[in-house]
Amino acid sequence: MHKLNRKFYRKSALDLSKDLLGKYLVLNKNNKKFISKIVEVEAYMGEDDKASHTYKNRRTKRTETMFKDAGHAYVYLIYGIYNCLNVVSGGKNIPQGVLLRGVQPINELDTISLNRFGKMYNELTKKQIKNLTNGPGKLTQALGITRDINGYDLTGDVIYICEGEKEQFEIIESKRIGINYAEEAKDFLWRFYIDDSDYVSRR
DNA sequence: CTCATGATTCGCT
DNA sequence: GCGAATCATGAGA
Repeated sequence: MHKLNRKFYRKSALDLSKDLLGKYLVLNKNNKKFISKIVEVEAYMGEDDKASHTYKNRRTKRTETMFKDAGHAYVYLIYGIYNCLNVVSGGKNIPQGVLLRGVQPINELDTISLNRFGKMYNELTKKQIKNLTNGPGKLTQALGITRDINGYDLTGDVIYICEGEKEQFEIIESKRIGINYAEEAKDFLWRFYIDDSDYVSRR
């Protein structure tokens, strides 16, 4: 597994989002190594994107992470309940990011199942299996990702992303979800997912 | 300090 | 399809 370097992340969120599909997210936590494949993402383009936390370069305590160099983890709390994980892109003081919306879990399936439903993987219903990690709040709950890793460097050893297998897949472009407040930006086709994946949040 | 709200999910209809 | 859960955040007084 080859860890992606800083240069990989230093591009626009639109470019990075598509490049992240099929890559492997790795999280080291509680002496476990969680590996999952990224299958659904959304691009948030910062300064000019009305849906972005950093629209007009809005710089606050929360969004400070987005202004770091590309290749950091931006984790924030949404609706008072769920954590969302983003990959900071662009570059230093270019606050763009990619929201991870869906991953396919590869290992530690029992731990993930316990985190989501309080029981082992082989006890899950088909519906529960499908709902393990097919959403931004679901995947963070499954992997145990919270704001305590906000700002972590993705070129470090706690959380990082690796090159995927050489495989062919079709990328679907669609409207981003949950941003109806964003006026014309709500219709931009800035959500991308792997067509045949079982872990896409919505079709 | 107050207050409105959200890059969601879940359960119910 | 709809509404509730639940609280940090950001804006404004």
